[in-house]
Amino acid sequence: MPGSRPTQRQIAEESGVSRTTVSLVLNDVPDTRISPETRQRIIKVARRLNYYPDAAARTLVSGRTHTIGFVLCQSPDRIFADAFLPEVLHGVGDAVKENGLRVLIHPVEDVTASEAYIGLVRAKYTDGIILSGPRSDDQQLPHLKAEGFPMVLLGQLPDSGIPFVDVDNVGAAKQAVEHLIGLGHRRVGMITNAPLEYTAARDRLAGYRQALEKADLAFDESLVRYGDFCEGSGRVAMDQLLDLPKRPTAVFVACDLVAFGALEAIKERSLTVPDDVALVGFDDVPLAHYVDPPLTTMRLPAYRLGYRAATLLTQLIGGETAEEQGILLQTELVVRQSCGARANPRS
Amino acid sequence: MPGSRPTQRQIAEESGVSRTTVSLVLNDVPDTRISPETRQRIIKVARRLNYYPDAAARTLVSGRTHTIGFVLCQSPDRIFADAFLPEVLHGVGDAVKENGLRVLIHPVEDVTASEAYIGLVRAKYTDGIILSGPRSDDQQLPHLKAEGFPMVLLGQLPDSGIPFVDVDNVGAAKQAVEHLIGLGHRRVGMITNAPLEYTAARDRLAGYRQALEKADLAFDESLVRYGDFCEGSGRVAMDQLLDLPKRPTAVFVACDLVAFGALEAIKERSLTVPDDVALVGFDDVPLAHYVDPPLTTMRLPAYRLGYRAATLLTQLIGGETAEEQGILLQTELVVRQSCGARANPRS
DNA sequence: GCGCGTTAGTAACCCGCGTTACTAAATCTT
DNA sequence: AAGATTTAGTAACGCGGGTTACTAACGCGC
Repeated sequence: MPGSRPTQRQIAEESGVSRTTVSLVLNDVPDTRISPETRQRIIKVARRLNYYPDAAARTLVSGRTHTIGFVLCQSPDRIFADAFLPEVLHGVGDAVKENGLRVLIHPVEDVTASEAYIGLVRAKYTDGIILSGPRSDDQQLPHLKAEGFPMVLLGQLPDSGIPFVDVDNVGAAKQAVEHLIGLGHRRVGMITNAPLEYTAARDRLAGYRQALEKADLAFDESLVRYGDFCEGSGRVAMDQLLDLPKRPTAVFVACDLVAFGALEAIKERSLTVPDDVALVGFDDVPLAHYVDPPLTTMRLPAYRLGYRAATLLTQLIGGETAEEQGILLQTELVVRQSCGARANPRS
Repeated sequence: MPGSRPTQRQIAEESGVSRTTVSLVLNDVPDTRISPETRQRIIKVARRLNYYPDAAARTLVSGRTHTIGFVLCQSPDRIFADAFLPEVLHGVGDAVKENGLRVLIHPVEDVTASEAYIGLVRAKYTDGIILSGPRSDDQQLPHLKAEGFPMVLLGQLPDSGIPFVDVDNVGAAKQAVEHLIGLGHRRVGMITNAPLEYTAARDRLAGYRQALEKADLAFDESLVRYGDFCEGSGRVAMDQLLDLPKRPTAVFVACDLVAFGALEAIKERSLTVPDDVALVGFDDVPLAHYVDPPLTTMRLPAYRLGYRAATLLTQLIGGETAEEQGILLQTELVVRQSCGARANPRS
């Protein structure tokens, strides 16, 4: 009754059976002949003592930790990543809860450090990990993959061969631009979310081109500028676009934060959105709804990203080999006022 | 060399000593006579095999998990809580990293559920927990406290006797209101962040009254309205204040989100901020910087909250009894434009 | 040559639990 | 009534590693 936690041994003593029997009963081991009375007696005692099996002991013998690691790589767009972290985490949390797992969260400031997160798996703290914001200069990743350690990337690493969950950047960008084209725009510019070293940036640019192509609009390189995650870059980029002899009537900005900068650049010239320049962003950060005018944008399915990553990882841990190489999640176009379409009344 | 992790036994065999010796050497046990040569030999082998001690085995024998739980209670102001979660988490992460610990994150949808998070401690998954957003109807909390399980609250639970880390709400509110009074306002209203059942709401109101008192201004009940975390409530509350025969010239809104609603209510009447009504918010959510005009607000030390909570918990786990009942952290007034003071140029 | 202290290392137990192989008693067959 | 089968349960091992008590070998003084 005092502070020390009860063990199977104590239950065994109090109910007058062997510890083995206790284990068999409490784990409901099939094909085991234990009389119903004994069974009930043991269960009663266990309940009375408030018994919980010791996680460490279980892990030791079973080899499974029932824990997954969530490795949080510091990305350059940290403000952005942070905005979605809670949602993603909720998704992960719900998914693992369904499977009786736990989540060990592990922020990593420098992925290239040799001890960044490998201890999590080497010391067998976790059965598998979700790597959020993977980077190609991560030295440990190839080793882990080679060892067959269960991993899922949140984001992509081209040609890594590691299962991933990500947003369908190409499709999303295409949809965004199609929306603008559908509103009648023929001169549609783009500001990327980041330099083209980033896969996501390349993909969104590709989506932009696909949309143009589909509408038989020529791709004009001068209409494309490059952001780098932050507001300031959007301001600069938009200024350049507005300085063009024939400025675009609409711009797809592949990142909300960058779009905010672009928005201010437009306002500073006393031009209006969407009449002079229509805008569509990307991410749907909470702010997007509040700026003036409210930003039309592609919503990132943050919760689903977390949820799917966790369920996929659970499958991998369970030994199922992923048939699909990765999962691309659909985004949702949130129509507000910056694009010039009649705003969705309930948004 | 294959997939299976090396154990002390393997190291022992490869270096021709007993497993005990390996353990002694690798743990640097003092007062142990092992020749330097043997010592080096063992270390070499361990390194070559890429040995990591098994976390579960260690936990089993030592009784310590080297893991703390971060229990995330779903609060009604979830949007708000979420906005700070990443920062808090980074603080926690940095603190535990310094102590070689890990963080198990555990979102809980219903704190009143009997199995909400007690398994985390009962099954000895963790050495201690940080409880974020504790609630007084939490049934498990008293039991855990009675058992002396190491816990730290992020937020307060009056009279619970559980160590906590929180914002100095009284002082912060006082400072905010003093700022407005300092700008010459004599009719200063307040909109609370939440109903007064919430400690934080009561404390901020108390700070408001203290500031008035100190400036010899009478407390006028009609100038106080009640928000409930969300924008809409701020809009309603501000509307009421503006309908007053003698409306306030400045309002302290004890929650940024609520302040946004208040801001819109003001704008809708074609009044301007700060000229007609000066505004100071509370929290400094990322948005505060972007609204028009940018909101002057009290910045919550999110990172520090997490950091201090984790270090305090570490101390408790280490057996130190906290001399202080709790820690109240200072906030910082971020002066932007909504208050009418000359804006801090670098903000 | 014998006792004594030191050096270098080891055998054995324990942590709490899962699992397999085995046993003692009861019941069923023929 | 003797063997075969079932029933109800147990002893014993192992997971990987921390820890304590003990031993074998060596050097030393007398």
